[in-house]
Amino acid sequence: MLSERRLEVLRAIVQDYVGTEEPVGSKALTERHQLGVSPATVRNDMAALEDEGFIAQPHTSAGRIPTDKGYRLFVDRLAGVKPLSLPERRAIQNFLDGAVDLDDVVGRTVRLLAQLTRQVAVVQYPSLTRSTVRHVELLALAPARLMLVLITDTGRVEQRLIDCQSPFGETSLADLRARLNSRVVGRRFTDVPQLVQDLPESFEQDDRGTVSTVLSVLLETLVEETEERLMIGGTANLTRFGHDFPLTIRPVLEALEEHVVLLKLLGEAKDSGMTVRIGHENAHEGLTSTSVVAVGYGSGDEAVAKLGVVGPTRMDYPGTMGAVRAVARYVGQILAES
Amino acid sequence: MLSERRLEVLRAIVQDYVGTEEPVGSKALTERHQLGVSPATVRNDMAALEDEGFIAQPHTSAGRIPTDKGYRLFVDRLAGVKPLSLPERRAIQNFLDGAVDLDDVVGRTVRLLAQLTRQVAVVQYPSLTRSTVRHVELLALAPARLMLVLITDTGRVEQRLIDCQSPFGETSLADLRARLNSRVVGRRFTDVPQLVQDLPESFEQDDRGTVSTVLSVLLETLVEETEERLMIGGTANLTRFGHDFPLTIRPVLEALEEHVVLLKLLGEAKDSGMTVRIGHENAHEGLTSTSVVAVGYGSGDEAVAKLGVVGPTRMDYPGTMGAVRAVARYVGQILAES
DNA sequence: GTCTGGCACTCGGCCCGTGTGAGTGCCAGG
DNA sequence: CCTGGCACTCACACGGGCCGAGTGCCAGAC
Repeated sequence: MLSERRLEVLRAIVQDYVGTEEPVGSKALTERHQLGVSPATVRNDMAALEDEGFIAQPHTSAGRIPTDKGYRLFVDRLAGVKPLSLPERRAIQNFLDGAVDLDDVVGRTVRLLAQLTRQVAVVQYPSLTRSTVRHVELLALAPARLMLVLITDTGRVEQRLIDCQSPFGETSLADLRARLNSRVVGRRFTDVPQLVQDLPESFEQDDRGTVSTVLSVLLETLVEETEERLMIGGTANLTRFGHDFPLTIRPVLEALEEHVVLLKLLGEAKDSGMTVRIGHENAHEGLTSTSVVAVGYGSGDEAVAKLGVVGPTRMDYPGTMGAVRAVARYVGQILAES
Repeated sequence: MLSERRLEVLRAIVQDYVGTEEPVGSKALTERHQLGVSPATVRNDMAALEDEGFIAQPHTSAGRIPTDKGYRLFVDRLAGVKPLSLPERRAIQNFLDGAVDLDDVVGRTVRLLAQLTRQVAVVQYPSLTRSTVRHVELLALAPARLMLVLITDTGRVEQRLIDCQSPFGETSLADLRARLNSRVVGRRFTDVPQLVQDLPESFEQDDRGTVSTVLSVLLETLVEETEERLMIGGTANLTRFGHDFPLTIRPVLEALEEHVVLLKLLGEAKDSGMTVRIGHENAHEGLTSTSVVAVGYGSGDEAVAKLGVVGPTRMDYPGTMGAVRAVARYVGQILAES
């Protein structure tokens, strides 16, 4: 195993490299950190760290830079989460408190996160699967045309058009609306299917077809629309990425446009606690030179969605993690209040 | 005035520069275009064009590149709109036909436009001001808490929570819902205020307060939510921008994130016909080295929103304009059908 | 008058050789 | 096990020289 000092050297290398963006050498290291040993000793340690694959040289006889594996060790064992300062937390709360609806909450969150971390922020809309039903509304737009509106406890609204085979009377409609609501309001989406299963039976023969159609559309909405939406922001921060621009940034921008990819990425993050994926740990090809810091957030104790940032592997992990965690907490609070 | 040949020279310069991204000289011009004159003559013409401010040299004794004014002339007098090929139009229609709802239409449009033009696409959601009301729904979430849902003919849904001073009975609610709908369904947003003006009077004294509240929220929604949304895509195409990357691309990315800026930009475009803003004609600072091609689209003969692309001033104007116009037409058709 | 070929001039970009400095590995001695 | 010393290696910056595309101008042809 690596000695305590060697870990200390690795930590110093990561910190310096994150700050300067330049390969760090043994001499500079001893000057900037009180390691209590000479450059020569550090060199030996560096050689050992390189053998283990934690650091690498861009070219012979230049300084060292951390590898993905090095960052991994740094995040896991050498760094904590840096809490935000009081003013920062105040600012977060103030900013988020001004939100008027769900879109606004998500929009503000994304901007906030981008600004705090100076990186690309990704915020997933609260997922439908884990939310509960606040209200289901059925409207007759035409004799044989209905609109289904689903309202969730997170404030999201989904609507669907339904073409019925046969006209559906106003009384039947009111009836269905009432029964549907009495059964599903306040229930979780996942419980809905079995709760409405037997509904058609209680209707007149003529109406059963339409009722079934409505129910299947409702269930479809619940399931299909689990396909979640997300918002991204702070792409301008990509310009701080590196020097070899076009090649680095292009695949990242492409990946960011593929919301499916991002959703998968967030989906892979742990439900609780923070997940940090570094460089090649990200499955997606365009993101192998980026790191993703993600965390779940929710109105209660359970996470309803995730948010995070995407940045260069060379990022300030403690600071980023602190910001991500803090923002997630406050967003959770805001959602709980509304 | 400039002679016919000089205009021809300008056209050739623009075309070559757009193709090669490199300053174009007199010799190369005569080789690539049948101008029927010698390089020396072209040089004289170029000198004249430069005097008039249509072209410029990046540095002494390099080729010429068009100025904003040069592009302006090119767009206004020298270039037409290049129609898309039949396969291209087919592809557009097929791609857009698969859309399932408004979000999907806008999403597909933005991707399509980005792909066709290989630039950044911007699509504004159909505006509320010009649409008509398809349905207004009122739900009682709690005795003194209502939800107002507004559905437009473009498929958009807006919801608002309303806290009432006093409880509002189910019958009054149904009454209000019915009267509201009979008055405003199918009407334009702008007409709604005067149509509902006298509604409170026809209600019991007790309910008037609540009715007024509901109406004011409705009107607020109509007016305030004129603040339009938009979707952008194809930002990865920014990497094809130029060589002096970070400096050019950063302000553009920032501007693109400011949806307000983009909405203003689109708002400045003419309602009918295509608008091309070149370089410094764009008020926003970050976009002075870009051109914006925008056009209105709509389900009927009138435009309900706008779409367009943002790209480097050095862009293929005829092709871009052709793509933008074609996409706008097909989106209009799709919206009219649904 | 207009176009053309010729000519001298300019200047950015490329190639190349050199010098410098940061960094390395290794080794002998404390 | 740590340290100072030493020889070695490269990336990179600097400067000079060459090249070539491009220009402006001018005298002569049509």
